[in-house]
Amino acid sequence: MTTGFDLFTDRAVVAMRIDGKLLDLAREVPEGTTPEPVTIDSDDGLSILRHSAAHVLAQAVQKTNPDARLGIGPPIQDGFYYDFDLEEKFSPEDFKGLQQEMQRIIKSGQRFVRRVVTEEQAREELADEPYKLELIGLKGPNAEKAAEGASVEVGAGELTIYDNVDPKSGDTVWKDLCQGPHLPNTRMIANGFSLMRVAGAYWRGKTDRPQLQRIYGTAWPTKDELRAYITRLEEAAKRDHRKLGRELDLFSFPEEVGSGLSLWHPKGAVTRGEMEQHARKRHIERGYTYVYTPHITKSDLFETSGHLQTYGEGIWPPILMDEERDDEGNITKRGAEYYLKPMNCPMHILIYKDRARSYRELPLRFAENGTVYRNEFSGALHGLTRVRGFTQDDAHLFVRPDQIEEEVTNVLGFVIDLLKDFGLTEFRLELSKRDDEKEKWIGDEGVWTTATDALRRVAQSSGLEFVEEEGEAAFYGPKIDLKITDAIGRSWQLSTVQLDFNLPERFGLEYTAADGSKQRPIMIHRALFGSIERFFAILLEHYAGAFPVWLAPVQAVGIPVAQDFAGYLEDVAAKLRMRGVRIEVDHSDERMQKKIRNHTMQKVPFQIIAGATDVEAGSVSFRYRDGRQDNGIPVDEAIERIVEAIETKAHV
RNA sequence: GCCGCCUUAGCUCAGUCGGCAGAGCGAUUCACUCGUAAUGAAUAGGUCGGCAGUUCGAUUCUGCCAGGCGGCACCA
Repeated sequence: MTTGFDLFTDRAVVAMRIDGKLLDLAREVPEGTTPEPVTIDSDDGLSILRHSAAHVLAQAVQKTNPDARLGIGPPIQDGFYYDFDLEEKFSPEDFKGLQQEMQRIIKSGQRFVRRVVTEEQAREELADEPYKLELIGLKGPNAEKAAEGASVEVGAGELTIYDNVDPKSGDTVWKDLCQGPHLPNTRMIANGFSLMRVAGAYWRGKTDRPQLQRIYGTAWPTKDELRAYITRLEEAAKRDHRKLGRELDLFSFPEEVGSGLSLWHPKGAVTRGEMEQHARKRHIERGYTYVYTPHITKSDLFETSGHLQTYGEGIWPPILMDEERDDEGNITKRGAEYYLKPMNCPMHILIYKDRARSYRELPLRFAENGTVYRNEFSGALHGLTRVRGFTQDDAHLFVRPDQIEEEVTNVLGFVIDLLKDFGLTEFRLELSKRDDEKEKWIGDEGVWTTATDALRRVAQSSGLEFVEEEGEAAFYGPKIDLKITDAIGRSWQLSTVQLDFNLPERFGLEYTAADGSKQRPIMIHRALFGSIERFFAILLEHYAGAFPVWLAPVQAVGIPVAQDFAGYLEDVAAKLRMRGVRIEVDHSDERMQKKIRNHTMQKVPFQIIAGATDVEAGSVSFRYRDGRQDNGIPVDEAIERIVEAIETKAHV
């Protein structure tokens, strides 16, 4: 018999692929097949490494905590986790001991040995592992639905147990229900792993099930790659918008105001204002009309829209108005309940509905930077990206069915143009389609089909990378989402274009067609930034705080070499202000070097320095954030260069 | 919301095995007037997140609450 070990002697090969299936190297290679090698640094190889590391973690946990019961332990992006049920709580202090135990297991060079078992056998061997028994009961086609990651334990095929065998004694020292494949032995995990954090996680992802303790780890083929990963995390932490927001004095979340409610300081507000004004200008160019609506409304609107019924727990509790009671407390006058608005659309719909509409008016495009309030779970809040009060750059387009394709094409082109203005360059589209198995959708099947087809054509002709997602659509219509990749390769979902057949129906929207008949318009909900606050946070992280000049809160700062030259710089600054440049002159009692350091750390794009030499020559000297300098630039030219950098949205 | 951890000066963080707290940066003042990432000195600044409890005594121990962080769940 031939095994993978016979075919692949390179130590970097950790598994093989036959007919698309990943197999242990110890498996027999069937006659007439040509296995492909899977190396440890490939995507599949890394997953195998990480999955094996998860097993080693579980073994170490059960060695040090024999009462720990096993959940699941799959590989994930950059690492792995394993869930445990254990009375005592893990803390990061336990990691040192666990890592030492893992190191001991790794060094002992245990082999991962696959063994096919019957269901009875598995149940008997794993009698003390209630969660594994539950998974055995779910094996087969249900496995993937059991929980994200559960298919690594039980898949569609036969049940298997992996024995960890000590190479010296030949004894099985530990075992786990698992589909594999695994590394040939634990030694290949080497030094490239680290435990990262511990967290709670619901068993099989449901809040009504027990909460297990999840230990996250990372694992890499070499120690250098582990170090590089840790460095990457540190770099990401440096550009965390919450940290930059404080350091650059952009915004804050005072406890006195409430969780998830942001205050915008002058510098943050300047940048945000630039963003809003730019977007506003572009919207008007594209035929949008701005509207304004209140932040609070009677309950009727959100009952009609269905939001109150569907998203009730995310809506802030009502404010009761105008209720009157007699001395016994009986209601003598019924009050009205008002809600903070969680959505802008019903208000825009009422603007549409305020008078009869003709087919000639469509498409109508109502835009608003509408601030909405949602009662997010406290644990969901995160900086500016998940808040309880935020502003959508929201627009609602009312179109005839025959206008869908053209309008969505327009919107998509618009989205991309606008995001490019902000310096984003990598885009991907995602078309979310109806889930045919779910009955819960509204609207005529034919409309769904034509709308989905229209969206697909638009997506395809955009030339962007594009995927279709089955069953991800809202119940009221298909949608296209746009994702961007930021400067350090992270992906963010920003814009969304959603077709809605539901709200026009619920609100009884109509227009009069050319033949005099009443027709129902289709609504397109679209947001480009999504949430202005969140988009600000994404840009802040994308640029690590060093905005392009047009967005920088302070675009230039004058630094006199000594106090005597401050007046000269004030003259230059006055001229720049006349050209709309945001400039300050630093009159603080610091040495020039210190000022340069301060403003560099504040990420000011242009530092304008002048001393005796420049004053005599009628020039100034530029210093940029990255340390470059341009000396002796005549004042007029300096002004032009700064103005041009702003106008061209340059990043200096 | 759930699990775990955290909360000390404006910021970043030490510290007190229970005896009313400290650094760096920042702020203020003074001296210095300087050519490309930190001049020096002095001063001010804290009911140690809040409320209870234990104790002769609580910033330190316990409980509850609030806020934050990491996940889970949620995300119109």
